Amino acid sequence: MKTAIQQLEYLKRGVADLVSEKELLFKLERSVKENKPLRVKFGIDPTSPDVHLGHTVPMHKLKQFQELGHHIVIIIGSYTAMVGDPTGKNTTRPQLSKEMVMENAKDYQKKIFRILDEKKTEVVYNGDWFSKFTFNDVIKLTSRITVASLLEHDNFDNRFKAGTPISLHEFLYPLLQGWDSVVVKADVELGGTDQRFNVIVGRDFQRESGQESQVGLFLPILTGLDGKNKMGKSLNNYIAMDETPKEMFGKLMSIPDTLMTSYFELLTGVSLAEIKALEKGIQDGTLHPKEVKKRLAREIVTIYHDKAAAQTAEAEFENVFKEKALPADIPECTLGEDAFKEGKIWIINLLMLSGAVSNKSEARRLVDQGAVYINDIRIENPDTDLAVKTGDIVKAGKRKYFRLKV
RNA sequence: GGGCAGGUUGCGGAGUUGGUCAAUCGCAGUAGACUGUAAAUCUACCGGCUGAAGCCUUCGAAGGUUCGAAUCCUUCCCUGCCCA
Repeated sequence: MKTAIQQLEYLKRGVADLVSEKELLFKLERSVKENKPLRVKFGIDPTSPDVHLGHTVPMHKLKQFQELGHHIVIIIGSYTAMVGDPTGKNTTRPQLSKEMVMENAKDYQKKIFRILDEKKTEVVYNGDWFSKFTFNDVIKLTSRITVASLLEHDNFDNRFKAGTPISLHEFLYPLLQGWDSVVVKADVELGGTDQRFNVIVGRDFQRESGQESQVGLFLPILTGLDGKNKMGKSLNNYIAMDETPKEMFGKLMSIPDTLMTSYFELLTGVSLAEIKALEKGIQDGTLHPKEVKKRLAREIVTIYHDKAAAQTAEAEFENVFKEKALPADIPECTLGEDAFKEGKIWIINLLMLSGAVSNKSEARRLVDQGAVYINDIRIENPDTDLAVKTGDIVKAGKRKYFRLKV
């Protein structure tokens, strides 16, 4: 077993903020001395069925806790999801139905356990206790926090100042999350840096309830593929956990260079020393950034698939983008008789039928802009009729390919 | 409950002396060039139909006034601010 100091060092990797380091060390020391694992809380809002790499950042951290022998408590926010976390939102979130939430939750769990050890993880639903809350309990809970402190919260403050609406129930969110900590007697709560306020409310609640306050361990918010915004579904700058190796690899190769270090640190198990070495290699020119990025893509694909899949994806990537060869798995597009007129098909219709575009205006645009190829021959004019045959390859834009079947 | 200000194409945000508005501009997005499917830059596109002359549906909702409305009137819905 590692000493408390060693554990602390290990756990500090990639951490953006720790409230407080001293308290964590204290808890770790006691844990070692009494041979009693820490209870590490992590809350998940099953608001959407898509789990992307941004969600996995805390999971990797939980795994590290798990490796050190600590006890993980995952709280599925079956109740809080219905409230909707206002954090980072400039508008009120839609409230989800219970059925939706439960369905998402199931899916979520499956994905979590691709990283965490299921046997060593406790999963609870906060609906279990909140559904039994009486209005009286609500009043008691809400009396523990002041309006001023809520309004200090950046997200509310910004919205308040900007004059955008804030519904009362949104104020409840931090209180619910905080109360969760009391219920599960958390020693540590993980979260993104945007969770700071909510976690601190938990600390206050615990103290007031006569418990020792949890330590807040905050991880950076993973930047999305665009290199600017938080990874998320709404901006479509994410990589989902269940994407194919090929998709994952490709998307990772398209991230801005500036993101590489943080992705290595937050999404892979590559040691800090090695990450530093890679960085240095890029700086002094001994390593090409592209090679380093490939390494990153391999590492990540390996986590969610396996080594062989990562290799295949890489080979495929090189093949398609370096050698300009065709991808291995091109979706097939079957054309019926009625698609043809006098043995020919209008290019615009072809693009529509293949599903490359959703309307004809878009199809015209693509052709006009020189993005459309049939068998490596660029189609310049949207007015083109083609006599195509089975096996012909249609390319629309950078990554849409179709193999025709007549 | 009262007073005031607003709701415009993904977002931000012009446009309200009625026609020249499918609607300025910025961001995002798509495509092309350049590259390492990086960044930066340049260019084009960016409601839909139309094998492009034209047409159709859009400016919170529903009505109305007009030859004609995002722009005027009425009612309703929604939001913020101020006052109670």
